[in-house]
Amino acid sequence: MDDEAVFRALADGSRRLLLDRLHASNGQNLGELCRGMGMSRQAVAKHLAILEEANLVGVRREGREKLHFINPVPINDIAERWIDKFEAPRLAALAELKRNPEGKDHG
Amino acid sequence: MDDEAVFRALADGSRRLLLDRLHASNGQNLGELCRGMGMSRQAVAKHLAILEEANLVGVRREGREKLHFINPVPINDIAERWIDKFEAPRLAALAELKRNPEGKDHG
DNA sequence: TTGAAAGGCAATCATTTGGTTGCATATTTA
DNA sequence: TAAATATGCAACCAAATGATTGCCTTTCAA
Repeated sequence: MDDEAVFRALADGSRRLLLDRLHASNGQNLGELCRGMGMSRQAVAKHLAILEEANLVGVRREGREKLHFINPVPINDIAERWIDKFEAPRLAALAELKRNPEGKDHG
Repeated sequence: MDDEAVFRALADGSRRLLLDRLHASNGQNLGELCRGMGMSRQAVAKHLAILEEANLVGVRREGREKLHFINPVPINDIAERWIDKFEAPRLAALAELKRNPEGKDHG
């Protein structure tokens, strides 16, 4: 619903990297997500909090660990409500091409 | 190519509104785009400059006017290289549903 | 050739942002 | 229980951001 939060969350490269890493391996805890980020644990925690607030990441407390899970819904929503608005025809054509490269069910 | 610039450009609501307005009516000059934005001409010009730098807007000088045109390519690129990465299966399913609600061409 | 219209440039300013450090809390585990 | 692990909270700071104001240039029309 809140485009603003999602767009702002996606505006930062570190946060997009965090989403990438969660996409590669979902359910990581804060410590794991910190590795290789080149910044303090608190900085990473802040980025994750912003992703959480935008509902791009969900969390589950597991003992002393906080596990992070990617949530693709907001990105999808933006794709549908925002990107399709500008390029629906082209996207549809592309999707169809991928789905059915030979066009067998046309005509 | 430069995701960073595009994401940052899209992060601001005023800039998204400008894109909306260009989508509704392409080729507007600065003065037209200023109307109803509730900020100074220079502020709007800065926003447009950021959109330009992200290649989301192209311009053409026409006499003393500067005409602005929306460019959907970068948004599309992001959709393909970024959003599909997270939700290719669901998007494909959705597209297919829309295209062929009854599933008539399935085995 | 003036004057008005459209836009550009640059300095300035408050707020937000991305990051840090230090300390506190909670949960395992030895 | 004590130490180590995993995270949370809060103050602080430099830099980026969004916006303003004042003045300058270019172009069109009377």
